[in-house]
Amino acid sequence: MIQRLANPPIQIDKNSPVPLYHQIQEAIKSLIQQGKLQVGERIPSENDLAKQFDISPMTVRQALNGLVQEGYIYRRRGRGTFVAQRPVKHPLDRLVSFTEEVLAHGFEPSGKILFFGHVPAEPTVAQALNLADGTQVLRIKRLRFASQSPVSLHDAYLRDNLPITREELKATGSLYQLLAQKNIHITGGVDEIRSISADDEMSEHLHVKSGAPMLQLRRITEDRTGAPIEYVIATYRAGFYHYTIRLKR
Amino acid sequence: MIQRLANPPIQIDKNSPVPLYHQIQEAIKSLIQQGKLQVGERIPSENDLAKQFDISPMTVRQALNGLVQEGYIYRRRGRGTFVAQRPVKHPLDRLVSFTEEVLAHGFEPSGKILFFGHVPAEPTVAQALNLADGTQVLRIKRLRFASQSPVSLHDAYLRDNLPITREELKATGSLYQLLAQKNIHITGGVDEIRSISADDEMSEHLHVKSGAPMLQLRRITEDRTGAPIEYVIATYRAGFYHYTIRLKR
DNA sequence: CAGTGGTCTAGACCACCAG
DNA sequence: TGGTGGTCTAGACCACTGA
Repeated sequence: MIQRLANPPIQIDKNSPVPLYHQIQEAIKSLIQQGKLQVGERIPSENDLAKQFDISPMTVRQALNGLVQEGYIYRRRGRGTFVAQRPVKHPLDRLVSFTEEVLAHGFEPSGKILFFGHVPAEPTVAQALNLADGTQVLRIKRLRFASQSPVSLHDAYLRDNLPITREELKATGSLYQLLAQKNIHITGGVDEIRSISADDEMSEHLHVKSGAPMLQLRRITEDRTGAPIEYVIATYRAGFYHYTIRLKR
Repeated sequence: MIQRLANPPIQIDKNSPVPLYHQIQEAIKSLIQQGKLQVGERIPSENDLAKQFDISPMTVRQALNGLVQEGYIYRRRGRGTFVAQRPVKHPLDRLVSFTEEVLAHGFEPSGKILFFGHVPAEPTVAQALNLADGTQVLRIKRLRFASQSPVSLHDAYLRDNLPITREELKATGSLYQLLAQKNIHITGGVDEIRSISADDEMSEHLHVKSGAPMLQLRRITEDRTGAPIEYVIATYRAGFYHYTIRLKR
């Protein structure tokens, strides 16, 4: 007798343009999130799931491996597949923009453009973007607010070949969203996080005392080829913001 | 005519206990790291590789997908598989211990145990470790040095069922290494990074002025089931240390 | 021992892309 | 139009686990 998943059973659509493995992956994820599969509980074996859905075991494998990757389940040879225990908070293991972050915390994001224009790249910027010193880059300096309160200063440098205008940025608000509209997709990057003292500019714009502790994030974002798109230095008021990340190895 | 990978050709061993997909994955990774495959260069198709190594296309797939996951290559339907551009620095996308980190930067790690003993868990600690308030936990407070210079204060709380003695910790130096010896493997976790002002204790131990900016890392480490193992609050002198991470989505 | 996941086979059809 | 990767099939053998 095969062990079945969920009651009433999950329906999958073999004629859907959505891949079968993806349908199953999302269905199981949903059962876990709804608590219909408890932490530590065993889920049916590959073979049982393959029979239940009348698909190939390899397709089931693909779905389950995806869930392992996302941290929802873990597998032990000879024993079975089990629902992993996850902290409720912080499923934030992906690149997010300021806009997405602030919305996720329940605040209203807004911004003010302090500078928008082309400048020659200084050595640190040139190195980050993999360009020669002095190459023209687009610099966008913005003050960012969460529900009217100033929280961060963003200083972004972009490769010059990106067709972005000040007006478009004002209209959209989110730089990453704007890039996505132009079919430039951020798929990776490197973050460096430091603690620094507020300088006069930060002090003035962010309403903190000079010398106050600040969280500074320097990020290089990359497209799927690994080529750098943007180098941004974001400085946050301590206390308001902390950086959270879920790691796996 | 099939396109071949590398000259002289790579050898794989079908009788090795090392899985075929893993042999191929490591071989290609090695070619990239040695620069024998240039950034942006196309590598042979699945079918060609399958023929070259005389294995199934699905096995080649598994190897290539692993390399995509690690960010070494990217694939485009209809076009091919290409070597991704990766910044040389910071391949640090995994959980590392203080000891590993400091060694990686070329310093000599050492430590001094300031406290070692059982205490009742305060609410924040209990929540992090998923225990009831007041449960006994093992608290290990350490001052950490890089080449004699004090750089951080570590305050770790561990679930009480872990058989660790002060002497073992002194002998090993690295808590994660000690846990690994006892067959407890850290496979994931959540990091939170903040910027804070130094309090009197930090000021005294780390030789900084009271109120100076500090980088604070709060980490919950988990075993493969997702169960919390350790909650640690590590406070670093700003300037010495920054937190680096490579992200993918 | 029977059942599990890990690896592997030898193909298939399709959507997508460049020429 | 031919080649690519994305998805999928219908199995196989093995190492490992718990009973």
